[in-house]
Amino acid sequence: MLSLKKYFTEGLIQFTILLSLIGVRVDVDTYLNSQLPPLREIILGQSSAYTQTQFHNLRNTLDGFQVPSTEVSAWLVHRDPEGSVSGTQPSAGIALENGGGLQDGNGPDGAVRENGAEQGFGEELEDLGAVAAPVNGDLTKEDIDLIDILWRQDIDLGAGREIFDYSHRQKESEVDKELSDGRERGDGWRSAGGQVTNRNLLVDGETGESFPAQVPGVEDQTALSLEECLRLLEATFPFGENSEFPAADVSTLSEAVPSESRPAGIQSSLLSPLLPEAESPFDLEQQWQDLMSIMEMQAMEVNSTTAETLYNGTSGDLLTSNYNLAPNTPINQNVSLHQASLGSCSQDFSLFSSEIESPSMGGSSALLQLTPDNSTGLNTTFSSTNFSGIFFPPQLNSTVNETAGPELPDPLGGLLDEAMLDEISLMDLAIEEGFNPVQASQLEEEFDSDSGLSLDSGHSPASLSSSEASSSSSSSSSSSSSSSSSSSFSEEGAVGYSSDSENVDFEEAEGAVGYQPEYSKFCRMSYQDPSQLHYLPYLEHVGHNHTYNMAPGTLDPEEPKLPSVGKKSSKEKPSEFLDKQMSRDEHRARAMKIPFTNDKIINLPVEEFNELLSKYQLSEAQLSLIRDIRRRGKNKMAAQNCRKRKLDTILNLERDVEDLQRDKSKLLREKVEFLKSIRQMKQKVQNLYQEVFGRLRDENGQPYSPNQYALQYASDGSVILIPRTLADQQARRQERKQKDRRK
DNA sequence: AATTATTGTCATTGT
DNA sequence: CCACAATGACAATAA
Repeated sequence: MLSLKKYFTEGLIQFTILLSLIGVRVDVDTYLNSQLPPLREIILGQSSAYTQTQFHNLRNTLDGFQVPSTEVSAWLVHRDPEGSVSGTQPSAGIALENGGGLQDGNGPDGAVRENGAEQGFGEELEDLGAVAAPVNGDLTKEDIDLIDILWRQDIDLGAGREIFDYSHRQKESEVDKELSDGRERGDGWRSAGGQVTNRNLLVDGETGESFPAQVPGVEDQTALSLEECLRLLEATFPFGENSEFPAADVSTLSEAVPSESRPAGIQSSLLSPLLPEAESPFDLEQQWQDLMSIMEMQAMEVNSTTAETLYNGTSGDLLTSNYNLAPNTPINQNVSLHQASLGSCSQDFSLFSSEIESPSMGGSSALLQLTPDNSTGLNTTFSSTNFSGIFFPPQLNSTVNETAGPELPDPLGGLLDEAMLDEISLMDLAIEEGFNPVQASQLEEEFDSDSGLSLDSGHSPASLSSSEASSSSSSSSSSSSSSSSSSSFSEEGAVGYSSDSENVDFEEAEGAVGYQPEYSKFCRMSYQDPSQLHYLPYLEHVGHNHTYNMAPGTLDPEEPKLPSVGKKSSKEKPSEFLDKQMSRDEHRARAMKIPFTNDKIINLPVEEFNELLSKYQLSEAQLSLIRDIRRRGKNKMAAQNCRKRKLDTILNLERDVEDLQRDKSKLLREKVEFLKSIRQMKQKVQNLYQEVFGRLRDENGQPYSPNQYALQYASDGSVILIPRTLADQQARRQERKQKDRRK
C-alpha cells in the first residue's frame, strides 16, 4: 500500500477528499492503477498533453461518482496485473456536462463555468440532505471547483507534479501510450466493466454519525476517509513541501473550527502523528513555528468570522447559506476566505463581481490590470499565483490572462522584474490589510517600525534592479556580494544611494543621511577616480600652485610673485604656463638649482636616491629641500591612495548597506507572503471544515448544530464529531500541554 | 562673500 | 633606528 505521504505528493488528496465528501471511500491504489491521468492536469485543463478525449474520459470517470454508493465501485477503473484496463462504467451521469471547466480546459478562468454551480449545490443538498450526506452524493460543480481550487493550491504551493507523475507511476510510459489513445481507453472502461475492487467501497454512514466511525491506522488503511483527507489536506499545506505541521500549529485547524467561544487550540498532537513521514521537517518546522507564532493573533479573527458564517447557515442549506452569506458578511475576511477555497468557482463568480465594487477589491483589480505583463511572471514566485488566482476574483484573472496569456506557470517568470512583483505583493498586502483588522494592524506595525523601509524598499530594489539590470549585470540577486567593478559602481552607487537614501527607514536614515553629503563627493571622486589615479602623478602639477607648503627657510623670492605671474601667464601663455603647471616643490627645486627632477627625487628607490645624491655636491639647503620634496611627494601619493582607499571602503559599505536593505525588504516581503499564504490556508481549512460539517447529518437527517458539535482530530489522525463541551475540554488540556512544552 | 570639493602637507602612528 | 606607508587634521585653492 502506498503511504499517505505519497498521496500528498501526488495530490490525490483533494481528489480523495472529494470522494470522501460524497461518501465514497476510495482505494487510492485503485486510482493509481487506474491509468487516470493526473487529476490536476485534467481537471484544470492545464495540460495540453491531454486531449479532449482524455478529458472526456475523465469526465466519464467522474460521472461515476454520481451513481449511488452501491454502484460507485463500478466506475473505479483499475488495472489488472497484465496492465490491461478494466472496469465498469455505470450509466454516465450528466452533472459534469455542464461543467465547462472540464471540457474546455480553460482551467481557473471560470468564465465557462459561470452557470449552474450554485443551483447544483443547493439542489444537491436538498436531494441528499435527508439521507446521510456523506454516504452518497453527486459530484457537483462545487466539488469540481473545490477540487480545482485545491489543485491550484497545490500548484501554487509548489507541489511537484513531477513527483506525482514519475515517482509512483512506474508504468507511466504505458499510461502515456494509453492516454494518447484516450478514446479507446475510455471505451475500454465502459465496456470492460468486470473487475471491481471491493475494498474501495466501504461506505459508512448509515447515519451521519458514521462519520467519525472509522479510525484505523492510517498507514495501512486501504481507503481514505474524509478525516484523512482533511488531515492530508492540512499536511499538504506547508507550501507543498511536504513539511509537517509543528505540533503547536494544529491550532490552525482548531481555529478554523467554527464556534462562538473559541474552541481554543485543539490538540496539536492530534495532527502531528499523522505526519510521521514528512520528509523534510528541518527548516520548515522552524519556519512554521515562526510563522504560526506570528499568526496566532490572526487566528481568532478567522475564527469569529467562521463561526459567524456557520451560524448563519441554519440547517439543510447550511452550505448554501455559507456560500451566499459569506460575501455579505460585514467582515471582509469572508471574501478572501471564499476566494481562498472557491476563488475559481463559477458560483462565486457573481459574488465576486459584486465584491469587486468594494473599495479594496476595486483597487486590486486596478492593480492587476496595471500590471498585466507580470501576471505570468508572478506565477513562478511563491504564492503569487495563489493570490492572483485565488485571492482575486476570477474575472480579474481572466482579464489579465487576456493580455498576458494563460496563467500557467511561466518559466520566464523568474526573469521578470522583481520590482513589479514587489509592488504587486505589497499592494496585495495593502489590499489584504483591509480584510483582516488584526493582520492589518500587525502589518502596520511592521511597516511603521521598519517598513518605512519595506514599503519604500519595495520600490528601491525596483529602481535599483532596473538600473542595474540596464547598466550592469546583477539585478535581482539581492544578496550578491558587492562586486567591485569600479566602472559601474560609481554610477550604480549614485543611483542606488539616491533612491535608497529616501527609502531608508528612519533609524537607518540618520546614519545614511550622515553619509549623504560626503557621498556625492565620493561619487564625484569615484567618477574621477580611474583617470585621476592614473594621470594624477603627471597632472598633479597642473592647477595647483599651493604655496603654503614652502618651508620657511627655503622660500624663494619668486614664489610670492607666482600667483600674479600666474594670472599674467594666463594672458602671456607659453612659458609661464609651464611654470604654472609645476608644483611648488618643482619651483623650489628649480630655484635651488637641484640638478635632477622631482620625479626622480620622489620615486627613486632609496639606494638609487642616495647614489644620486652622492653624485652631486649639494648644499645643506639643497639636501634638505630634496628630502622635503621626497617626503612630501611620497606623502602626496600616499594621501591620494589613502583617499582612494577610503572612498572604496565607503562605497563598498554603501553597497553592503544596500544589499542588506534589499535583503531586509525581501525578507519582509517574504514574511508578508507567508502570512498571506497562511491566512489563505487557514481559510481553506476553515472552508473545508464548514463544508464537511455542513454535510454531516444525524440519525434524523438533520444537520448538526455547530453550537453543540465540532469536528475534532483524534490522536490517531482520524476526524471525529464530538460535542463541543468535550472539544473545549480537550482544547484546554491541549493548551496546557503546549504551555508546559514551552516552559 | 561664503561654501564646498579637492588637493597638498604635516604630524603621527604603525610596519 | 630608518624608511616608508597610512591616516587624521589642517590649510590652500579652485569652483
